[in-house]
Amino acid sequence: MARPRSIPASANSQRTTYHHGDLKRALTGAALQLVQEKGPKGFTLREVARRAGVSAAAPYRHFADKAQLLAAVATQGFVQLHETLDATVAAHSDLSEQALAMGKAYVRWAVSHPDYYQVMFGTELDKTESPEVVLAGARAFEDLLDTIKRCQETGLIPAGDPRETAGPIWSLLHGISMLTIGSDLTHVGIREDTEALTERSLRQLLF
Amino acid sequence: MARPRSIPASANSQRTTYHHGDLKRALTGAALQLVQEKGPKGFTLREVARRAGVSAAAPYRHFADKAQLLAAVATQGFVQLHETLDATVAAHSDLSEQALAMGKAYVRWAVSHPDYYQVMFGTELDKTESPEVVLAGARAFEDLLDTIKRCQETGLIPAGDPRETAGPIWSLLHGISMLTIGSDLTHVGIREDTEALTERSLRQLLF
DNA sequence: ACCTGAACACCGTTCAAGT
DNA sequence: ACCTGAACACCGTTCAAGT
Repeated sequence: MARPRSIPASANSQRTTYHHGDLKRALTGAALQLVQEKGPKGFTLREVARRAGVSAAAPYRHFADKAQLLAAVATQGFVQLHETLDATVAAHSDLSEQALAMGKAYVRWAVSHPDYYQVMFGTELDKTESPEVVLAGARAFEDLLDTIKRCQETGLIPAGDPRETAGPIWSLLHGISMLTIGSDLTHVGIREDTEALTERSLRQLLF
Repeated sequence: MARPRSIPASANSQRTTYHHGDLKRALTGAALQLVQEKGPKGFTLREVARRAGVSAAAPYRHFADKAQLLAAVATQGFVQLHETLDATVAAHSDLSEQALAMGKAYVRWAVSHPDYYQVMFGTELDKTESPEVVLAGARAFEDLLDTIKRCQETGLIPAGDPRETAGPIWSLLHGISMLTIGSDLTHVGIREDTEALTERSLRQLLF
């Protein structure tokens, strides 16, 4: 007979061993999938456990509670957003173009990942209980800050604490994202293309 | 003996009659209170029923489901916001002051009623299922639109469809409100006073 | 016409017990 | 060390039955 601790089954296949092997990863994977399928409302811990092929109690070995699992989803979201913004910075050498492209990339990512975005900024998440989320969020925010700094260095926008420029900009981008995701803009008769609205607003705020 | 349908007890006192008399009003009242006490997360239909002194099934005579009761809360919120904005319009004859005051009043209301605001724009609410909420929201939005129109008439801001100006403005105000309620601005080191941030951003966007 | 009681199918969470 | 089974205290929702 082989050694008692056999190679763990993958997340998708039937498990033959009593121990899962990599349950934490399997759970966050299932959670990521579930949020995208059913949205933040339909997200339940038991369903996540079911999809990972374990009992309802098993997740508690790896996450303190449901909020902590949602925090993992939110963290992943911020990482993705960060990568998207990073790629946008790299793709534009012209600074005023870069600034506009960043804003548009932010909103585009939010609108194309509405469920992630709602978890990242929704009410289910208690950020005081999950500093990792705040950290991941700060990293995404720094992309914004960096672009603003570069714009200041070349004199494109006035010098000063970049946070003073970032406040209005981030608020604007977040507002456009949220109101678009919730269809609130169209509900009051604003049917302007999201991309166009973003660019127009950013120009007004920046230059 | 008096008539069989006796005078109904008030919402707060013990009910002596089998029929409540004004359960719908009592339920929305309890809902309003509960949201402010426990936030959108702690809001349950059974607790609302308990506070109104009826069985868990009773609300279903007056609301199709939990979302419809939340819609009533959101509608109330939009009515309150509308009244606040109205009062602000009335209080300022100078138009550029009025525009700035409106924005600040919007954010101030949102930040001082975080639970309402989160219900009004949160994920629990399905606006396609409750047109009353959309209508109440549109009425609040029209205050914004009216002020913009007046600013256009006096040449304070360029003429055109007022919605084109309202889009960026509303997005900004909503973003500031949401990021402030969620403490997201402070989490990334932006500690500027909310009022100041609002005024500064609005000036940049408008004038 | 309006409300209750009991029931159903779910939750999140805990904990002794299994491997 | 990690997972299960059963249990607890809740939910939202339905429906026959009461008044």
